[in-house]
Amino acid sequence: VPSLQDVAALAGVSSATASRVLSGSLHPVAARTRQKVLDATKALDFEPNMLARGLARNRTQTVAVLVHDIMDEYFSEIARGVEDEAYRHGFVALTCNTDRDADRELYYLRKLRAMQIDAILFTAGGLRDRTHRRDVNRQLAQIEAAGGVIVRLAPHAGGKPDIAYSNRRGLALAVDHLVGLGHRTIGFLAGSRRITTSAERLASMRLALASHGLELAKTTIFDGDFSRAGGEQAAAKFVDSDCPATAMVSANDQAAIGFVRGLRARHVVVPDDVSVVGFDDIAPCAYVEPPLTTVHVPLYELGVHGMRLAFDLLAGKPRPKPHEFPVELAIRSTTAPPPHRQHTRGGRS
Amino acid sequence: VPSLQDVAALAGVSSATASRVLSGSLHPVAARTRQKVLDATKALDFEPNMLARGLARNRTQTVAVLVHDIMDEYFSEIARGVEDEAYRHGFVALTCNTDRDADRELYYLRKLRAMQIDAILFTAGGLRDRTHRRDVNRQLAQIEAAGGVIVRLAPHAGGKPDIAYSNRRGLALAVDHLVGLGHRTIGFLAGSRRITTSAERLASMRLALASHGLELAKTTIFDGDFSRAGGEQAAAKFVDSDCPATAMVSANDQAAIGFVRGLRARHVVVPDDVSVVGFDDIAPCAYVEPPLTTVHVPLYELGVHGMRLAFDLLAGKPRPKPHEFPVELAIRSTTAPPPHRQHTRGGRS
DNA sequence: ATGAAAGCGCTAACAT
DNA sequence: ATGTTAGCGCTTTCAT
Repeated sequence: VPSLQDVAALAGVSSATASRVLSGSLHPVAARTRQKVLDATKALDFEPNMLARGLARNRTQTVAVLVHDIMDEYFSEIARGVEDEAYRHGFVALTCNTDRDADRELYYLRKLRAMQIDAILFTAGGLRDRTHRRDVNRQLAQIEAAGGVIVRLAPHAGGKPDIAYSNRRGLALAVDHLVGLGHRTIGFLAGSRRITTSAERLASMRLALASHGLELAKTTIFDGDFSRAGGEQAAAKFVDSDCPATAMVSANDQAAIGFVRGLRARHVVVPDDVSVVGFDDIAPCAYVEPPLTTVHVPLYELGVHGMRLAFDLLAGKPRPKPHEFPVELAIRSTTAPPPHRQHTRGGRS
Repeated sequence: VPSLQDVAALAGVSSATASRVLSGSLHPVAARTRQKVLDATKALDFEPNMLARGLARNRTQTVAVLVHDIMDEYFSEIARGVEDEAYRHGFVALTCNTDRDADRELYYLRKLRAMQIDAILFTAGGLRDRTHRRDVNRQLAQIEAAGGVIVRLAPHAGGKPDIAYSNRRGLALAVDHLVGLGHRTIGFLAGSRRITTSAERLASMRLALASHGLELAKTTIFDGDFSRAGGEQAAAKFVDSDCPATAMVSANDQAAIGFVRGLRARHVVVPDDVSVVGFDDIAPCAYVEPPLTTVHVPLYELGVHGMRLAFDLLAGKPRPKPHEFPVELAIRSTTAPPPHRQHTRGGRS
């Protein structure tokens, strides 16, 4: 494996000169010399050793994106945005699945610190656990001390997001739509209690209902677990209960998709019997049947923007105040006016 | 940022000794000394610099998985398998989206070489382009020369896969099922011509039909492009054409899902009017309506197994002969007997 | 069992 | 404009 020394030798120059032409240094190099080095590089098919460079420069051109689970389309879309932007800058992105597991998250943070990663992007709301937060913050402090940059695409470990969207506004859109359709008792498919995003969306739901003089009755809250399976199970409970809700809004699309499926399995028809609205607008929403009405969040852009911010910070720019992306309602086919009161809800009995 | 020197100093030993206890060296160290080093490590919250370690050891504990697009559930499931296994071994995995783009693939290969990556896992069939293959192989040769290991989960750049499944058998299952149902003219939704997997599946389809004395008529082949959008467009063409097929098998699920959706949009009902079977069994198949009948491929296991193989190779074990996972048919709701001949296909006219 | 010292391959002062 | 050289932080002979 050729090294810079070999290139320099072949070009008949010192390794310093070779380094200058190959490392994008501003230091002047004569055109002829430069060419000789370039030729030697080509001839040897030389590729600089990034470990050595990183060690010398204290920069690795590597960033990490922390996700709960890359199989969740919410995260894969953000990750794709990050990666595309990283690619444009000659960086490389690694994806770490934390599985919402405190230990796994900490493991990665240590590992990334050891790797001298340039930036870490948090894509998901952190765990609501005091000691875990403390541990995370200790790691982050070390990473920042080493010149690393942290960007949050969601509230994490007590840190406010740098790039965000309004859950408040999103839920308001969802509820306004439903109320406009005539719904008066609207339920909620909550996410995991351990995640901050979950808590935020639940609170936002309450606010949205309140603005219409409505309340979120305890009996209309089901646990969707942010997952399809969770949503499906919730549907079973929903049908078996006597929940009076004529519409459900879900804390995220995955649960909503599972919920709709669970409902259909029990012959309650969406949206005629009950309306459902999701949150996030992940890609599958459009391909599910009926296509899911949901709050659109610009996931890909979130990733791109987050990566861009990290680059700015690495370039020494000051951290700008949080940027908030607008959300909008993607009205598809899972919402309709509520069934007439006198009728019992189809499929239930 | 504390270094090994600092730890050694605090422990009152030489950096060599400190290294020996922290790097998992076999070299003996007195229990008392060891403890002092450990204490110092804890006290300083020291984390070894992997760049320095990598430079000295020529190993980085980093692997890369090359995918077409992480947003495609086919790849995200494999990637998840890889990552889970990597995690168990204390490795870190980076995901590179090639977008089926030759330049982007080569860019990453160079980059990974520069990073002294330990292993590269190819998850997708390579491009069918002679010069690109040559370029890729040059990079791979260099990576292997540097001690890196290559694992193929699909045929790539002329290399046979190390871990695979049988497209031949998969398509045979699909066709057998359809023929068993009574279908006699079966069409194919082909993938992109530029990808080897695509070519393989098309050929396998022909073989499967031939085993029943059937042929794949030119007019029954549509271009699904391996994507949902492609499948949806194909549906439009299919409906507008006078394609006599009563069933379609798709080169992959994404296209099949799009195809079904496109069909429904034009009021042709699946499976009553036309049956559809996919390939891969990506997660969304079960959540789409109707749930897609498809050939199940153990994607997650493919990833886990691929990563495991890479570890074995890194440990110096010889490369075993290719492992083939079994595929099976996941019969869901997009297949049924063909409509009666005398009826015109619903929704067409 | 411990330490001294020579790298690993590159960059960045500091000469010239 | 080019070269010399001292690191970057760790591992690993080779001594002791």
